[in-house]
Amino acid sequence: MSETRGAGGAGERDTAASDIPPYRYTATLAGQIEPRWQDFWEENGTFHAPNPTGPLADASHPRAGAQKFFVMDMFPYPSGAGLHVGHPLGYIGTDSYGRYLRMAGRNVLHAMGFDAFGLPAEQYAVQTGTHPRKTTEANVERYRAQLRRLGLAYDDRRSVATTDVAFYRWTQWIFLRIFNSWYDTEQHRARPIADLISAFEAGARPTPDGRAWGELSPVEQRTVVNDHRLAYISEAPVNWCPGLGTVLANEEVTADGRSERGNFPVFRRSLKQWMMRITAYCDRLIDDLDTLDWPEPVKLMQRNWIGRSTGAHIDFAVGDQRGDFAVGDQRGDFAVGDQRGDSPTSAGPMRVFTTRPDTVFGATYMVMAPEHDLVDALVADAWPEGTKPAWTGGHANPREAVDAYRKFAAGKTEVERTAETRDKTGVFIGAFATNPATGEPIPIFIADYVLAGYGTGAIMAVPGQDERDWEFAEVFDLAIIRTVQPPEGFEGKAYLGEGPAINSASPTAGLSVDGLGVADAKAKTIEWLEANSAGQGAVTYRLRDWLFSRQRYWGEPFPIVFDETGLPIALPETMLPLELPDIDDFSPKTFDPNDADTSPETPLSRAREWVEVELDLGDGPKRYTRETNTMPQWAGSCWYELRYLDPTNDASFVDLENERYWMGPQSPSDSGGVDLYVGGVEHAVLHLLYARFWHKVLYDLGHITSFEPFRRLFNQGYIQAYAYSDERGMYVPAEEVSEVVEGGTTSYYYGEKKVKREYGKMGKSLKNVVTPDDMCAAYGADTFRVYEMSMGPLDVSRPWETRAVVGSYRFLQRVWRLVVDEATGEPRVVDVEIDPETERLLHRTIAGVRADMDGLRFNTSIAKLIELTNRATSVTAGGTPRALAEPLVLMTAPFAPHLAEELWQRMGHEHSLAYEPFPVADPALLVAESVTYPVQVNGKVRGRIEVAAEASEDEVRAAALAEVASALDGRDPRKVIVVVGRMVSVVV
RNA sequence: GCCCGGCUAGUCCAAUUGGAGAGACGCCGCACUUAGGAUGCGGAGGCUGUGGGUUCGAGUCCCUCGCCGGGUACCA
Repeated sequence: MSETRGAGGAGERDTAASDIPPYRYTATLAGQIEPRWQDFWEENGTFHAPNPTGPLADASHPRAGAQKFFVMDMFPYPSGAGLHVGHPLGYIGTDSYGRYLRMAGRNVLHAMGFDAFGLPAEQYAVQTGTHPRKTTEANVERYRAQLRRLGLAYDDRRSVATTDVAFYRWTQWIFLRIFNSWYDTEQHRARPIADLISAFEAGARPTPDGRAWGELSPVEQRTVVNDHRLAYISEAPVNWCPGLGTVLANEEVTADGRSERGNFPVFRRSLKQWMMRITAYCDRLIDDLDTLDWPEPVKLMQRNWIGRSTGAHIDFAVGDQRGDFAVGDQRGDFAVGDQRGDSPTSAGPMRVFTTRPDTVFGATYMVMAPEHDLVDALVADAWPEGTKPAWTGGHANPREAVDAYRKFAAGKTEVERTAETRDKTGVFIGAFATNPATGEPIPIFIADYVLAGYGTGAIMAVPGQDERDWEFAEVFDLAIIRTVQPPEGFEGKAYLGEGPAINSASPTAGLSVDGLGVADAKAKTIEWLEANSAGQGAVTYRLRDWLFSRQRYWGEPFPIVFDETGLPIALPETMLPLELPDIDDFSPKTFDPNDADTSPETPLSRAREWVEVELDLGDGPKRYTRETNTMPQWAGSCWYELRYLDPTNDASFVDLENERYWMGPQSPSDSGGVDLYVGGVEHAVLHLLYARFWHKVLYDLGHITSFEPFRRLFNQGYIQAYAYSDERGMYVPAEEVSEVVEGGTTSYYYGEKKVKREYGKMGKSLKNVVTPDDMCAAYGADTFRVYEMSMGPLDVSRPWETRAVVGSYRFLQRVWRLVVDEATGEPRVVDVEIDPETERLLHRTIAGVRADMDGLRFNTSIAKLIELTNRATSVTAGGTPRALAEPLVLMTAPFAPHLAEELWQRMGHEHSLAYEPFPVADPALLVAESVTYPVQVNGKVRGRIEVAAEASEDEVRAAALAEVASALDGRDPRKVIVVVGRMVSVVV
C-alpha cells in the first residue's frame, strides 16, 4: 500500500503519501473494504429474508420463524439525473434500523423497487426518439449501482420495477378484480360482481327502473351492472391538461388550477374516462386512520381531503313569483359515490346541503353556484317588485344580470378569485324560494362563493351563523336573524359556537327547536324534515371518485376490450399480461397548454393492429377493440408492498400465508400492514390514499388479511442545500463559497465577491448538487452513512454541509484505530478487563443506543457511540479490551456496516456480524455507585454533595443542609425538596 | 386568513414524566512536524427568539408577540 491517497477528499489533498500510517482508515481503504463486503453479502445472500412458504422459504435460515419486521421505503422514480445526497437519507435510516433489528433477533424484510412508469421517461422519449423502456431500464440500473455502493442490506431477490411485465401482469390482475367488484353498502365491503348479478337475477335486488331483470335487454343489463363496478367508465367533467396531453386526477391538480407536474393550466372538460369508486370507501378511509400509527398532520390531511360533513339535505320550493311555487318530486338519497353536478335538472325543488339544519329558521336567502342547472329554469323575466337596487348589479332585468355575472365569474382565474380578498359578489335572479320552516319567501342569488363542485352547488344562507353568509348579507342588504343565542358580551358578527336556539319556532310548520342546544336542534330538525318530506339527514364528502385513465403510452395497458355495443369487457386472467405494444411513435399528442378546446388522443390508438383484435372470449372468435388509455403512475405503487412479500409467485400476486406472516394483524384490533414505512410527506394524500383504497378492496375480496397497507408511517425530512448568487443574481458554485464572520454577522464570499445565500432544493441550476458518489469517493460509504444519520433527527429537514462530513470520518478513524494498529495493520485488541468506569459507560451506552435505535433517534445514538469511542481512545493506550471493542463494533455496524464487518473479521470472527446478537446492557452496571446532587437555595445552586446511590432521602437531606449551611446563614429552611437521584432544593 | 411544525454557541443539533445544557463542524492553543495537513491532547464560546404567567425550580407547562418552514384556501 504505497499509495493511500483518497480521491481528493478528507482534507488530504496536499499531504505527502509517506506521512500517513499505512494502515489508517482512509477513503482509499474504505474504497477497498466496501465493495468487498458488498460482494460478500451478495454472494452469501446475507440479507435474504426467509418466507414461511414458497420458493423463498428457508427453514435453515437463522431467522426462520422468528418475529418478523417489514420495513419499507417509498420507492423512487428513477430519474435520469441520478441520486443526490438528499435522496438516500430515508434509505440509510431504514437500513440502519433494519440492520439493528436483525441483530436484535428479528426476521427483517427490506427490499427496494422502482416506480418506473411515468411522464419523464416518456417526455425524454419524445425528445430523443429513445424508447421509454430503454431509458427507464438504464436509469434503474444506474440507481441500483448507486444504492449498492451505499451498502444497503436489501433482499435483492425481492426487487421489483413497476414496468416489469411480470409485475404489471399483477397490476392488471388487480385491476380486473376491482372491475369485477361492486360495493355492498349494507355489508360495507366490496363483493364480486357475480353476487350482484345473482341478486338481480333472483329479484332480491330491484333494478333501477323497477322492471324485472329478465325484461332488461342484455345491453341494459350490462349497463346496470357496469354502473355498480368499482372501476367504471363515466362521462363526467374531468381535469384536462393540454400541456401534458392527458387528463389528471383531482389530487394531481394544485389549488390554483394547474398540473402538479409541469405546472400547466388545467381545464374542466366533460370526457369519457375510467374512474375508481374510491368514494365507496370514504368512511372506512377516514375511520381506519384511527388505527394507524401515522404522523397526525398526514392523518389530518387525509381527513381534510376526504372531507366528511354530516348534516342534511333540505328541499326548498321555488318559483319565479311570490306565491307561485313549483313543488317537485322528492329526490332519492344520494348514493355513496354519486357524482355531483347532478342537482335537480327541471325547476323542481332547490336542494341544498347544510351542516347546520338547526339554523334553518335563520335562512334568509339562497345562493346557487353560477353554473347551477336550476338557474336557467328559475331566472325571472323582470325584477319583482321590491327588488333592492344592490341586488340587480345595475342590470335591466334578471336575465341580463345573470349572463353578465356568469361571464364575470368564468373570466376570473383561480388566482384572481383568491387574490380579491374574498369580497362577496353575486346577483339576484329575480326568483324566490320558500323557507320550509318559516313559510317565508326568500330571494335566490347566484354568487361565486358557492361552488358548483361541492354539496349540491346551492346553499341556504344563514348569515346569523355563517361568516361568509354574513358578509354577503351585509353587502346586499339582506336580513340577518340569529337562531343561536351568542354568549353574553359576544361582539362578533356571525356566531358559530354552541348555544341555545332562538327565533326557531313555527306553530304552522309544527317545528320548534327554541332552547335546544345545537346537537339536539339538529336532530329534531332532521326528524321534522324527514317527517314532512322536506329533506333528510345526509353525509357528504369532498372526495370524488378517482380518475384512473391517462392518455399516455408509458403506463399499464387496461386489460379491457370493447365489443360492438361499445361496452367494456374484461379480458380473462389467462390473457394476462397484456403487454404494451412496441410502437414507433409513442409520443402523446400535446397541445398549446392554454388551448382548452382540445381533446386528448391516446398514443395507443395509433397502433391499429394492436387495437383491433380478434379474440375468443367464450362466444367464439369475435372482433374487439382494445382500450387505448393507460393506467396512471400511481397504479403500481398501490400494491408494490405486497409483491415484495412474494416476488416470484406465478400463481398469485401474493400467497396468503406469506402475506399473513409479514403483514397480517398482530392483535385483534390491529390493521396489519408494513411495520415501518418511511417516505416524504408529499405523498400524504396521493399515493397513500390510493394505496389504502386498493388494499381495502383486496382485503374485502379475501386476498389479504391486513386491512391497511402501512401500519406505521414515518415522514423523513429533506436534505436541502444552500445556494449562493452574486449581485447579478447568477448562481455561483456552492462548494467554492467561503463563510466569513465579522462582528457577529456571517457573510459569504465567492472569491472576492460577496454573495447572497438562499436555502432550497438541490439542483443543477442552483449549482449546489452533491452526489453520494462524490461522498463515497472522498470519504467512503460508511462515513457518508454516519454523517447523514448524525446530522439530526430523521424527520427534520436540514442543510447539507460537506465541510462537516469530516467529523464522521474522524469518528470512524478512531474506531478503526481502537481495533487495528495503524503502523502494522495488526489487531490491537487484548483480552484484559475493562476499567470499571469505562465498563459502566459501555453499559450506559448500550442501554442508550438501544433506546435511541428503537425510537429512530439515530443522531443521538451516534453521539453516544462517539462518547464511548472518545473515552476508549483515551484509556486504551496498551491495547483495547476485547470486551469493549466487540460491543462497540457491533453497535457501530448498523451505521457503518462495511467498517464493522472488516473489524469484526480482523478481531478473529469467521462469520458476518449481520446476525450477531446486538449487545445487551447489564442492569447492574447501569446504576451509578454514587450520585452528585446539586443543592439549590431559593432556586440558585449553592453547593454540591456526593452521596452513595442507595442513600436514603433523609441522608441526602442532611448532607445537603450541611453543605449549604453557610449559605443559609442561620435562617431556618421553610421547605426542603429532595428529588431522589436528581437534586435538592432548599427554600428559606 | 385558518391549521400544523419549529426557534438552544458562528453553524448543524442533544436534553425519559419540569430537577447542574450531549455530540459534531468551525475557532484557539499544545504535542508530533522544516512547514502545512492529518492525528492526538486541551480550551474558549449559550441571561435556550420576545414579553409575561404557574412553580421551591421552566429549554421543557400556559398566554402575547416576532421570525422561519409546511399544509390549506370561500367545502355550506
